[in-house]
Amino acid sequence: MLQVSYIRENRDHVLERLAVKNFKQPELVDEVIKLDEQRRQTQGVVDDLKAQGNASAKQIGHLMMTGKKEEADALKAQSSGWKEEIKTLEEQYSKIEEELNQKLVTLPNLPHSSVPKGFVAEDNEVVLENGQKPDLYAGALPHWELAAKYKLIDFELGVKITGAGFPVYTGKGAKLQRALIAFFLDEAEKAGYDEMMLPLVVNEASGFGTGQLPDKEGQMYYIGEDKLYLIPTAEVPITNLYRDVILKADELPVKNCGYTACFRREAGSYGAHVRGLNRLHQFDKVEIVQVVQPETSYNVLEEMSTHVQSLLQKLGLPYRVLRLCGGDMSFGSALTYDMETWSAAQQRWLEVSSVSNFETFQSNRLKLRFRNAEGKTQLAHTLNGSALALPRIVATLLENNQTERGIKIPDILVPYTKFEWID
RNA sequence: GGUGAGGUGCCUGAGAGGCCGAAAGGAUCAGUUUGCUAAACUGACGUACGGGAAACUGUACCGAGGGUUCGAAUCCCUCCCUCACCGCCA
Repeated sequence: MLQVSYIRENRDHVLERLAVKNFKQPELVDEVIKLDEQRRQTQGVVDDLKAQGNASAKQIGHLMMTGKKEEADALKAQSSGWKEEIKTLEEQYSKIEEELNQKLVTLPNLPHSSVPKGFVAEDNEVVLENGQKPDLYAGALPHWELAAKYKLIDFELGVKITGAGFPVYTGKGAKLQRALIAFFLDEAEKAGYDEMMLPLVVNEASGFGTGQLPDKEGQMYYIGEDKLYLIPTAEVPITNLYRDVILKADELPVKNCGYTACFRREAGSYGAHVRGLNRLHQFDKVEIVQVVQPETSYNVLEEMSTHVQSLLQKLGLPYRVLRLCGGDMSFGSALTYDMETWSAAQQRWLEVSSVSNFETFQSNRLKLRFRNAEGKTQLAHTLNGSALALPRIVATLLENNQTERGIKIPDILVPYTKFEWID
């Protein structure tokens, strides 16, 4: 959520940045400014009235104690008048505030100055490409066929017990999942992230804090009985650990990581590209999150991007890094890098990570602050990234490493899988 | 699921209609003392919004929302949450 004071003082800049994100309702900006003006004006009047009321109540108390009952009664008679007025004004105030918040919450974050203009995925900027795309042998298969051939994943069983998009991993497929999770967590720990194991369901306040609510309500599974949401990413529970927290400056940067299952309804997704592991309702992911001082956040973003890339390099996967264009970025992000691996059998890039700087967009909702050098509270910057999401890594790994003899496990993973080949 | 207790500042914990944004202690920070550490002493020490160039100042907040009252942390109502014990269960 953007800060009203910032919008008020930087109206033109806000409008210009929102345009980069192709925001459809720029008129909301002026509406917000107007409502904020009304809000402040009303508060002034209400505060003055209350100050009078408080003063006279205090005076009455004083008179009562000194035994001047008549004077007190006279004052009392006067006092009841402005109560109605205060009440009316307060109702007005909360109406204005509610309307203001409603509009404020629908404004996306402002994109960083380096964000390219654009509407769709094709407008994303390729920052770099790394690794060798493999040449597969003639009979090479897409991962879903490899999964069947080597009995790694049973999609049909998942459909039977749950539904489409909930695969069952079996045999070496299951072990590979566990190996990747352990590998990613170990790497994150080496990079200085403290590991956590987190609840997979969160309350409404958490969903709001990181920006999933109200923007993406329909994308989360909801347990109505208990008013809880299944997490779409570990970003939600991890970042919300710091909701309503004022950190000391020397506690920054906060670096946390966690493995969780992630649940996404993916309502409205369909088509050829959702086959196999390409798009699931439940998948596994290791997430990295940082809470940092504002001045450092873009360096930290690069650092996180480097970490994710190092994972891909260690796994020997060809990948590229995209700087997302305004139209393709998420609601709350100021700058996002997507990492995609090349899936050789499908002959296409698959998104395996997304690393974002939210600046103060989340922290403003979360009330996540730190005490700065002047001793004042200041909103921290939050960042997060997948490091990494498993399914498409598995897809790429299976496809790219297949040979006529079987699928070769990358050396770095062998200590985790305890086998070198899937055959 | 049943029963009981309780939600006050960073923590412990007092307050039971006005003198309470809230005692006291601890923690923290600054200073004094000190060969160093410790101790002792002194002081500072919530957040948000508004007004103001600033000093400063107004308002709100004692789980949340209503109500009673000139005045509510304190009384009343509703809700939420936490803890303990019992039952059930991994």
